[in-house]
Amino acid sequence: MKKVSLKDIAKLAGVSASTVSFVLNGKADTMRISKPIADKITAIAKKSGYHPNQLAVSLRTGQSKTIGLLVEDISNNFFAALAKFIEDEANKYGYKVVYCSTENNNQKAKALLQMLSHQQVDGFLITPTDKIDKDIQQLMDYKRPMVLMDRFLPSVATPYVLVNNFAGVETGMLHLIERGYRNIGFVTVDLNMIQMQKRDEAYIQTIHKHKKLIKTPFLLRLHYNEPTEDSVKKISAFIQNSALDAIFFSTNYLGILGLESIKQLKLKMPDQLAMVCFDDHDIFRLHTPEITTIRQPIKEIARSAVQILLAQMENKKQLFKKQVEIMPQLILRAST
Amino acid sequence: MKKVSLKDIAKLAGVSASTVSFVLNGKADTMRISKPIADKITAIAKKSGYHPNQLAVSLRTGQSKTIGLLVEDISNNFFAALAKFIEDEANKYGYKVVYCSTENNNQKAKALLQMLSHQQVDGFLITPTDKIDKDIQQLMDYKRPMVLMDRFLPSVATPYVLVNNFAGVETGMLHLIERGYRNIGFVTVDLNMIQMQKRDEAYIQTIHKHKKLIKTPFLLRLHYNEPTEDSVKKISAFIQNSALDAIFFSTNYLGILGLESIKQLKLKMPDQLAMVCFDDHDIFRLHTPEITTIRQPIKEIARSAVQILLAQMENKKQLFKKQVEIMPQLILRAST
DNA sequence: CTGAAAGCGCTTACAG
DNA sequence: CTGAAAGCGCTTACAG
Repeated sequence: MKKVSLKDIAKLAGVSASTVSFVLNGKADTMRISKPIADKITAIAKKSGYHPNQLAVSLRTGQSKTIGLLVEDISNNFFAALAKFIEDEANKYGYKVVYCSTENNNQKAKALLQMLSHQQVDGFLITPTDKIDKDIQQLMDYKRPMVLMDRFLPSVATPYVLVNNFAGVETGMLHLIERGYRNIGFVTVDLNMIQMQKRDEAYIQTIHKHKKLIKTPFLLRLHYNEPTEDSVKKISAFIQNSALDAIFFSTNYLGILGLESIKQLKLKMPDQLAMVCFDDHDIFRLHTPEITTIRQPIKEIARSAVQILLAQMENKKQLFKKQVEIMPQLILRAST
Repeated sequence: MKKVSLKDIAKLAGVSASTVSFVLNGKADTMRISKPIADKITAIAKKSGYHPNQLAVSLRTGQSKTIGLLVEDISNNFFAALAKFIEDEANKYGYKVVYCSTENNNQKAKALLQMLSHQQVDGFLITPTDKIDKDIQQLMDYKRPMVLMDRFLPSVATPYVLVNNFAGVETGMLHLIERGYRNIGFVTVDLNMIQMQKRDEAYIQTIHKHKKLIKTPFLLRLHYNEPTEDSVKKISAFIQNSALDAIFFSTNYLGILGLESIKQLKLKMPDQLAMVCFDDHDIFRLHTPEITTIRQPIKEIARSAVQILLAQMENKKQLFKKQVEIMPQLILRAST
């Protein structure tokens, strides 16, 4: 009564397991199963509430129809949205998605990669941590389908999909310069990852290109895991000591911390301080004043990553080394 | 080279598959495998990077060591935090967690329940939708380990863990009344779920108990899936038409919409309007002024739910009908 | 002290 | 037109 198996159906219908399998997998025609038998089997299966045990199917076919998704932090808006879009897209092709958060912790990321691998996922979608290159390289060696997202590892040639980080910061900076801001600070984080390096680089280079207008860069680099109050204090000090008239945050959670600092300093935006943040967020839209941001086209990133992964899974021999960069978008709001 | 199986190890070590299995599962002693053989097997397994295929283990043992988690919406802060705590707690006991969002859509919830079931999860943690009682009843009939969370179904006797919704709203209301507010509006949603009904009830009853001070309740019930701009407009009209001096939102996303309305109306909190919201959220902490909320003890809910589920899984015959209610907490901030 | 065998629930060549 | 058999990768009584 509890769990009905293929065998049970076979017994009830008075046929062999193979016949049941063929019928239930829509191969009745190719296998030339007679209509009456096929119908009988279908009816019995339906009535008894039979559903194949996916574990057994996966073991037998060697395909779990599951994609393993490793994001930095699923409770972060950006990654939550990314995961959602990926799931929708994967579902279209009959794939399930299992997702996990690395929290930028190498040990955790490695363990999760192992776990997904033991669970026999068919492919990986990964936002890598900085020291995970060995593991990624190994996946590549084993020809396991995989696409990196949001960032990539310069030391390993893999397919990836990410936003053009350089262009994003550049666009935001040019906007600030155009509006007449001259003391523009940049707050970033000491994550040794390519996407952050590109953002930092874009800031420095843009300042440099406009050295006639802008004397000097002001860069504050916070620690990834430091207590939030410490970061808030450092940002406050940074704003005051450098007499900033504008501030650029390199990622959404930094921007949210920045709002705390700005609030504590009782600075009026944009009059006393302008602000731009990389990555959009509900908080920025709801804030008074609303905050100008650089928005990543999350849906496009998701779609693109899934497509490349599926292409790999279908054609294992020739792993696509496809590397995609998508342009972000400046969302103009009241803070600049 | 790619995937090493138990058999491969057995061949390499020159022993049988059973011996390898015993050693690798720490049963070398009970099975009296000789030390040298055991060591040899361990060494070979390590060197060749062997890891058991979890699909096969699950199929054979009948346990997937996986818990299926069905939440309303993983991109909602509350559920994201809940999922995170549940995962941490489950991991302690060697369980993985697969999570999915119902988005309060019955069809989707049913399909996901099916999917999890076919995937052979060992137990279910569920935030039910309103018309899913049949499916839940079926799980109960089949004695599948299960705990409902956040809400329960009055028509099905199941174990559950949730916050005392009545007490939460009552506490918030008493706080508002104490502070001298007399025209207190309540914004809720037409989800036909018990947790919302309790919150509504608490509002009405508290008003009723204080009828000497408060003339009449003002209740606005929004549609769950209506466009956000419509909701925002309705809330604005509600505030103005009823000349409210305080407003209570029955859940976090309504509160966030409310912030939009209040912003558009340019009302100063708490002078022109006080606000309380059920469920805490970063946005409320970062808002100017900060918003008073009723916070659910999410970690406790998670811990408790996992504990009850594990108890069920270990003792299938006697399903615990445990029903737990936890008290929420009033977080006083500047909006009241 | 160790191995052969059965079986978890499926799918899929192969045979007739 | 349908069935018997092998096998996916494991675990676990059973036997010796």
